[in-house]
Amino acid sequence: MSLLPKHPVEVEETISCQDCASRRHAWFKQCTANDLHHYQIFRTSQNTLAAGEYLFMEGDTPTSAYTLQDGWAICFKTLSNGQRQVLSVAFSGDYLGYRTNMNEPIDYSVMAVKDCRICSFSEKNIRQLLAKNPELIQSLFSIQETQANACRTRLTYVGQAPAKLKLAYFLVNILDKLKDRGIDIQQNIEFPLTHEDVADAIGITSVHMCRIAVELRRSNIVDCRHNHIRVMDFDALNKLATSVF
Amino acid sequence: MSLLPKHPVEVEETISCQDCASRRHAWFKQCTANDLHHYQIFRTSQNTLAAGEYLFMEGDTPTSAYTLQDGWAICFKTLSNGQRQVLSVAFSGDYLGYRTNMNEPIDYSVMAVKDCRICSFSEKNIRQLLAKNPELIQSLFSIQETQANACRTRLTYVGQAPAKLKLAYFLVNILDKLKDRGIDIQQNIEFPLTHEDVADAIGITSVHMCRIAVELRRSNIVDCRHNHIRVMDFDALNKLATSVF
DNA sequence: CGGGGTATTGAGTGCCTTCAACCCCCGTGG
DNA sequence: CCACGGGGGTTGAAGGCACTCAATACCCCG
Repeated sequence: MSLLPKHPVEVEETISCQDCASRRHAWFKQCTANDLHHYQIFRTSQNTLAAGEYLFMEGDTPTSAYTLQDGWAICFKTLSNGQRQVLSVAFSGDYLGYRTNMNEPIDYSVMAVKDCRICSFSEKNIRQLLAKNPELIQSLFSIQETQANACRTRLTYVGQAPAKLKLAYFLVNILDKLKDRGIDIQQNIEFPLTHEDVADAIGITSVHMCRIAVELRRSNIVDCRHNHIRVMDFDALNKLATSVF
Repeated sequence: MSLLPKHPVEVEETISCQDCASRRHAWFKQCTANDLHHYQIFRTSQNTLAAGEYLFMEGDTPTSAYTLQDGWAICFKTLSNGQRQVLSVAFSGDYLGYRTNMNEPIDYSVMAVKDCRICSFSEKNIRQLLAKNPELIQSLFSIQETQANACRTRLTYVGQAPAKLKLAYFLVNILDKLKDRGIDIQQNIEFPLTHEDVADAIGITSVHMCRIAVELRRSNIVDCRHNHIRVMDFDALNKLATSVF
C-alpha cells in the first residue's frame, strides 16, 4: 500500500460547484447559486485518488485543503510500533487538510480506501476567498466544530465501551452518513473498510473485530465483510449503538 | 459532588486583561496593550467556581463562553451506565464552552477540580467583539484547532497504547502545561486529579490506575496521589511517554 | 487457476476488570 | 491535641474480555 503513488492525478473534466453532488454536505452547503459562481473560481484543481493512495501523510505540509467530492477515505495517526488509530472516515462533502497555518505540518494521514475524486483549494486561494467573503469563515468554523465533536464522541466510546458496542456505534454512525447521501441502507451496500480498518478505528485487534463481526452476523443483525455491508436488523444494531450513551 | 451549587459566584474585584496572568495562554495572547483596552469592555463578568462545582453540564445550553483564569477543571462526557470519559484537563488560559451556534446544547460537562476563577463572555458580547475585530476569529479558530489536535492525540493513545504508556503520556502532557505556566515540576506540586479522574481520562479503571501508579512509584519515576505529584525521574517518564508515538 | 489479501478459527495467554476488604491521609470538630 | 469520619488509595483473588500466534479457509482479481 505505502508504495503506491502518493499524489493525486488531475482530472480533465471538472464539475461546477453548482452541479457537485457533494456540495450539500460540504463547505458551500448554505450558499446561493450566485455565491457559488463567485466562489468556484478559487478552486485550484480537481483530482482523482485511487484506493490505497495517500492524499497526504502525517508530517507532510500540504499547502492545499481538499473537499472529497466522491469516494471513501480514512484519516489516521500512526504509532511508532506500526499500529494505527483511524480518527475518522471521510465521505462525499468532507473537508480535509485545512488548518490555520498551512505552513505547519499536519498531524494525521489521509488515504483513499475507495477511488476518490477530490477538489483542491490552494492556501493562497483560500486566503483570497476568505478575504473577499468573510462570511465563509463561519462555515469553516462550524466544519471544524463538527469534526471536533465527532472526535470527542469517538474518544468517549473507544475509551469506555466494550468492543461489541463500539462496533455497533461505529457502524450506525457510518450508515447514518450513507443514508444522508441517499444510499438505501436496507440493501447490500459497498463498504470498502476491511476488518482491520474498523478494528483500528475502534481500538481493538482485527482478530477480535472478526469475532465480534461473526457474532453480529450469527445474531442476524449485520453482515460486514468482503467490501460489503448488509444490515439485517437495523433496530437491533441501533439499540446496541444507542446503549452506549 | 453533583449536589453542589452549579452556578459560579461573581467576584468583586475584577482583573484587567492587561494584568491577567492567564492571558499569555488565552484567546488574547497575541494582542497589544492597546487592543486589550478595546477588547476587555466586552467581558461580561468574572466569577469563582469552587472545586466540585460545574461550570456547565452536558445538555445545558450555556449562552456564555469562558476563559479559565486560574484553577483546574476537567471536561468530560458521561455514559448511560455512569462511566465518564475525561476529554481534557483545562488550565489557566483555556477557553471553554464556545461554539458556532450558542443556542445549541453543549455535548460535554466542565467541572472544577480545584477552585477556579473564570472570565465570562456572553454570546452577544462575543458577537459584537468579533464584528468589531474580525482578526480575533483567527485566534478563536486556532484555539479550536489546538483542542481538536489534542483530542485526536488522546484518542490515538487511548485507543492503542497499554495502560502504563497512556498514564505516562497523560502525565507528561500535563506537566508540560504546568511548566508553561511557570511551575517547577521538579518540586512536589499540587495535582488535584484523583486516580479516578486520571483513569477516566485514559480509559482504564481506578483500580488498575492505582496498580500502575504504584508501579511507577516503586520504579522511582513519579509519585502521584493525595492531591500531589512528585516527579522523581522525568527522563524515564518522558521516555515512556514518547515511546507511544 | 493461481495468488494475494482478507477473513476465520482455535489454543493459550495476559492485561485489565470486578468485587471486596482494608488502610491511609487529611480535614473537621470537640 | 486527639478522636472521628469519609473520601481516596491499596491490595488480593478470581474471572473475562481482548490479545497473540498460528494455521486454515475464503474471496476476488488477473
